Amino acid sequence: MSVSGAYDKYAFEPFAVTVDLAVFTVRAGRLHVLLVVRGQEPYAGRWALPGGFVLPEESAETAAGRELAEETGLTDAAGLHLEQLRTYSEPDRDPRMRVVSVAFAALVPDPPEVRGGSDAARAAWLPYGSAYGPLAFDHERILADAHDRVRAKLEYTGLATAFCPPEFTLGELRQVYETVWGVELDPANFRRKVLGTPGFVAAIPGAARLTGGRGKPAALYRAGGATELHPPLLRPSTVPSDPSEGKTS
Amino acid sequence: MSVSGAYDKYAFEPFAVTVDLAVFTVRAGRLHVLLVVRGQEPYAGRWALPGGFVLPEESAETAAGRELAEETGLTDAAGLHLEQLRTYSEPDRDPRMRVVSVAFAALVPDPPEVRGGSDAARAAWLPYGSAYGPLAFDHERILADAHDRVRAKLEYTGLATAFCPPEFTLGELRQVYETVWGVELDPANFRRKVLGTPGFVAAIPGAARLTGGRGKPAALYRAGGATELHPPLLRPSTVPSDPSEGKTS
DNA sequence: ACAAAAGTGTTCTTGATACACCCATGG
DNA sequence: CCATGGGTGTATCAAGAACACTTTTGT
Repeated sequence: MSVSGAYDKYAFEPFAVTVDLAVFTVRAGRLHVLLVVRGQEPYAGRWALPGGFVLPEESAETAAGRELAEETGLTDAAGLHLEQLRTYSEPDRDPRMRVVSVAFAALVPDPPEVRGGSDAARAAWLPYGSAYGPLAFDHERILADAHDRVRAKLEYTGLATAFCPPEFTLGELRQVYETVWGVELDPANFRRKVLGTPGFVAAIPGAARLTGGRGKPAALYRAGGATELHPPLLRPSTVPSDPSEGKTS
Repeated sequence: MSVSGAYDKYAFEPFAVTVDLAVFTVRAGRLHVLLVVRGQEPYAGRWALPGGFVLPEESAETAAGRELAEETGLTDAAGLHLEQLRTYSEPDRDPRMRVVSVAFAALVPDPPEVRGGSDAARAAWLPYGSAYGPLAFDHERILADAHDRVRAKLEYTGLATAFCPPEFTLGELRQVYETVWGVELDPANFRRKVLGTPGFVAAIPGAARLTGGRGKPAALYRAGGATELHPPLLRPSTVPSDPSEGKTS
């Protein structure tokens, strides 16, 4: 920011600043993403990430929260997690003009019904990786980056609770990990690991709930305050000789 | 980015987009930051992070690389590491106009002399945390965020090699960790950990060098290709009952 | 009675830690 | 010959993986 010399507001080609949101949820054992259908050119009719302009008096964070509320009806109060991913600024990423986009990753509990509000004519939860075709703009890459980030963050933060309702069972929490990572975890060891990590979850005394209809009722927990997990909950099968592992640069 | 309706380039107040760089190096067993003195108001005479405008045909990454080269003379070829940190977009962060800044963290090998080129009238390497007073704008926070990021990334990436010259000894690499983390590591165990992590470093056969003048000459290594470390090199003394630990949200 | 999921206990193996010890070099 | 840093070996301990087993529900 060492501004050199003049700072005429209109000295440079104006930049538009937008936010793009990769909103994830876990539904029916699959990871889902919130996508909208574009109404105009370019990329009319294609799926895209929800988002919109940052208004003159907003920060990118405020704009992202506003857009998320407009699309899903979720306010910040719910166990919602909204986190800046990175900024995409290639000069030609929007054919119309210079648009710099601050991307966010959001995690929401289970499936709140989509309110097709404001901007989004049609919005839908689609299974991640399903046949929604190539996304508009560079949203394909943004979504992939967000997916990588979420997978990695489950390891060393208590983020997984953001996918769960306010009160959840350890089985539900485990299913979040299994769904996002695509692996199976030992219920016994998972339980010990979670309960042994201070601040990850907090027991609700006396509460219990049936999960799948069958089986013993499970105790209920709330999200603990901890943001970082010490020690981390590492995902297994990270065999060094596995070439199918994605790298986040 | 679901642009609704019209997209007149001048429909909104123009945003200026800049990059700010937190450039770190390890010199004489201390972590140093590259800072510049501001020449004009606001914050004239105060230390600030190097940076500047993103030009119309540049991405933020390109602009950051250009600014870094202008300040330090370091080109991308060297073992340099440049990584996007996050974007700061509070409406009032610059009193003159709406400026959105994409912040980067950069790690450079040892101390290349500062070339006071272009923008930066005076630039200097200062020990991190030394008495450079409050930085201009919100750079204090950006620098703190960058510091957190670097400390965390040493754990699970091979990033530490970016602080080292192309050929380095394991003692030098260990000193990077000790300096950035502010701890002492057991040389024997550090060695085994590093060599046992595939792709972290690659031995240079037959090469050896004296380090501190004294002692046995040490074998030389190059940075391996690995970006992620499996398993991670966790920093010690992460006692759960330690309240002085910084949290990165 | 059986299936399914929660929850507890136990063994085995792996990795981290601590520290003793030898090697090579400069003063 | 001593101080210093590189490098190897090894005993000890804590954490993770695998799996047997009990408990409580629905069908």
